[in-house]
Amino acid sequence: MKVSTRREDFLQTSLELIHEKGFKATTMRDIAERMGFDVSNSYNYIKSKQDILELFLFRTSAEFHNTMDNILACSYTADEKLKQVISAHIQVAAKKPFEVALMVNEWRNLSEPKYNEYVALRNLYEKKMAKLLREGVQQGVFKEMDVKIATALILSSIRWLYDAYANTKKAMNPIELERQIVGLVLEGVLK
Amino acid sequence: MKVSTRREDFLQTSLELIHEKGFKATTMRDIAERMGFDVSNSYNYIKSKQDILELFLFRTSAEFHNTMDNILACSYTADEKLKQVISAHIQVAAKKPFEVALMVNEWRNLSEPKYNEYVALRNLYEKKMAKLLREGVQQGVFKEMDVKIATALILSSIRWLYDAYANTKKAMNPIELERQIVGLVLEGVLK
DNA sequence: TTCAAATATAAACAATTGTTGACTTAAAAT
DNA sequence: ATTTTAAGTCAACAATTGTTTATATTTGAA
Repeated sequence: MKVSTRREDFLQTSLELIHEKGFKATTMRDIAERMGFDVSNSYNYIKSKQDILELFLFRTSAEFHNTMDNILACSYTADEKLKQVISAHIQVAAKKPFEVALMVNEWRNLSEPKYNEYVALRNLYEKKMAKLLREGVQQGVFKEMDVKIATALILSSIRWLYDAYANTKKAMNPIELERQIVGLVLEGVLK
Repeated sequence: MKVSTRREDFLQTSLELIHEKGFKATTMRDIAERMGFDVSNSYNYIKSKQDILELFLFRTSAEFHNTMDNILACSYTADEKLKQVISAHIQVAAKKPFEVALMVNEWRNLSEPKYNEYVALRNLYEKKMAKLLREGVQQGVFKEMDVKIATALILSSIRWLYDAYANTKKAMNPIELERQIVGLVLEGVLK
């Protein structure tokens, strides 16, 4: 094992710095300084600044898609599937908060060939969620609703989750977090 | 009437450009070019690039706070208040989608004295929402729940709304939008 | 020991960026 | 008619930025 831990360090440092200052505001010199070496050395680990962004964005996106695909392919009922998706989101957010923060905040900074690719992946994920909801409506387990709106709302409602773990002051209990969020999404706030 | 419409034009152009490219990626030269004049002339309308950001951010924030304060001071029940808040968010998002987009996406680009000010306003707004929810729980109209989590979830769930209006392809009906979102937040997706 | 790969430095580049100062011209108010 | 104000141009600045090239040092394997 151990495949150039130096590169991993460099990428992790990049990730944390980008989370702190934003991608555009983070300079290659910032990253190098925190690593303790000169800027030019950074280019032994990465081809360009854009590549840092691409690497994390597409890797984490693939992880979300994989999980979603597995859940969709199960024989669960739609409400069970939705719970699974929420659960998975919480787990990823808890384990890789900086990667998720990057996905939420920095994807707009991709430049043109990759930007379109990424937006397509994003739309695809939205479509998968919409399919899940439509399934539930047809099964009679979800109420009649505008699936497009519900999709946007539910995905948006779990986008903040990384924040509960990226800013380490608290370290929220994932089990309780899941219980609360599932309760709110499935049954709302009314008694 | 008519108070220097030229300045308004400049600010509106800035706003749209920032929405398209992001604040950091939008240069003063970009804005000037779209206005049809030289960069230097921009500084007859604004003191600095940061000032453009501050102006919109604090102005729109104040609008949200005002509305929230008025709703909180009413004699409505908590569930009615929550509906009012959601309704207000939709109206602002429909009328000023670019301003709202700025609030959602660009507040991190504020620099230090103003950044803290803005974060404080943000936290205050969250506290006001939490108060509304706690009220509802005490009145017995909302179920028992972790108010901190519910606050984050609800606010996050309506953050995407500007997107339904900023990208003009559709121009969604605000009445139906409100019906759907209120239904989902209050009662969830289950039948 | 030798040799190649990994790790690092130093210096410089070309481009971009926010901002300023000195002037000019057009429009409005006195 | 004169003067103030609004609107605009031109040239230049200092700083920052991503990236490259050439070169040196360290390290692990042969």
